[in-house]
Amino acid sequence: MKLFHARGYDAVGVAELSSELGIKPPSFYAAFGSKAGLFERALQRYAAGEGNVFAHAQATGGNVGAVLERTLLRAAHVYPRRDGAAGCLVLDGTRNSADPEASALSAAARKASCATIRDFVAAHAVVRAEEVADFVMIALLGMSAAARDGADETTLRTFAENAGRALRREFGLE
Amino acid sequence: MKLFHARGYDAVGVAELSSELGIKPPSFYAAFGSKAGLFERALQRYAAGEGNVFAHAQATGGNVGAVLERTLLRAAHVYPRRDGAAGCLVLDGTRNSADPEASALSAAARKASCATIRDFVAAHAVVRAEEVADFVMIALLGMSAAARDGADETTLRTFAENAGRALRREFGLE
DNA sequence: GAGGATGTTTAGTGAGCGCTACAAAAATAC
DNA sequence: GTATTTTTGTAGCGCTCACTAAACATCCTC
Repeated sequence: MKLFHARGYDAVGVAELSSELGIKPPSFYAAFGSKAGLFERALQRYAAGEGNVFAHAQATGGNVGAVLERTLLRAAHVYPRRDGAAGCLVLDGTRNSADPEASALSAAARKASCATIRDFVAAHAVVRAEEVADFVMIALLGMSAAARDGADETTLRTFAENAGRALRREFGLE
Repeated sequence: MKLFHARGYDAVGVAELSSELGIKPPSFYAAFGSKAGLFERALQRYAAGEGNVFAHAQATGGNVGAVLERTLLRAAHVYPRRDGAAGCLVLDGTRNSADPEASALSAAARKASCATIRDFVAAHAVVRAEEVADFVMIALLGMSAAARDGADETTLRTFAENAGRALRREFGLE
């Protein structure tokens, strides 16, 4: 997961993944079936942990605007480079990848994340839920890309604060 | 340029680039020196043309807020997939690339773009110019990534309108 | 200890990568 | 019209890719 997160799917080879796991390629394939098989499990582990910024923000409670703003602030805290891995594995792990299987897995995870946010917004009787969810998703995509380009936490937090304020004002969220 | 734009730097091979140009690899290297050499020229051509959304918006004139909002709207118009190429070549062309030379070229172009926007904002006596430029850059990064993930023009334009309004209101731009 | 199932290793598959030595061909110079 | 330079094509360099056949080691059962 760390290797995929740090360098993206295509830039990490099976030989390196195997040696990092302390095994040889045949054992790798016996355990995971394929490189994409391990990537799928890495995506699940990532989405179940610190990578899921929305779930983390939602757990703290509060109104829709507060949760969404905290989602962006949480991303600003998590996305900057740590241990060589910046941004979001789900959002940027397969960007420019030539592998259709890994790309499909990643796209499905992104779609699911966006749907989760949209449903949360819609469940709180907010009009234009789709628009709000898209705003958050595109903001997260931008923050993840910026982090991968080396943006620090301060830069991301400033953006998150501005975007969060904009969210509440533009869409009248309370 | 089209191939790099559509699939990213690493996913396009010299053999394919050569055959698309109607030449053989030795002629390719005689003309461009290396794969990164062609990429550098592709970046320049892209930045000098339709890819430079800020220059296009600036040319129409108006106050700072209007120019920046038009930059985002222009991106919403240009970024969706056309001829298989979506998003911005400068912003996403080398994402997850394993090639340090191409990554450095791309990073320099991004840095230059950000500096151009920051200087434009600062030249109009706007406080927090850096913050404004970062907001625009991260918004563009998000729109480029979203376009690469398949977002249509309507989705991007809606985001651009919201982000543009937010820009003017949050930073008091006129 | 023998036999069988399990799992790991060695060693390599064919394919593609960026890139290039070398020779054939085309263009230029005299 | 021959000689020289420049350009092009053929073929393949060493390397890495995801992936695997087959030999080897390990364990449990009897």
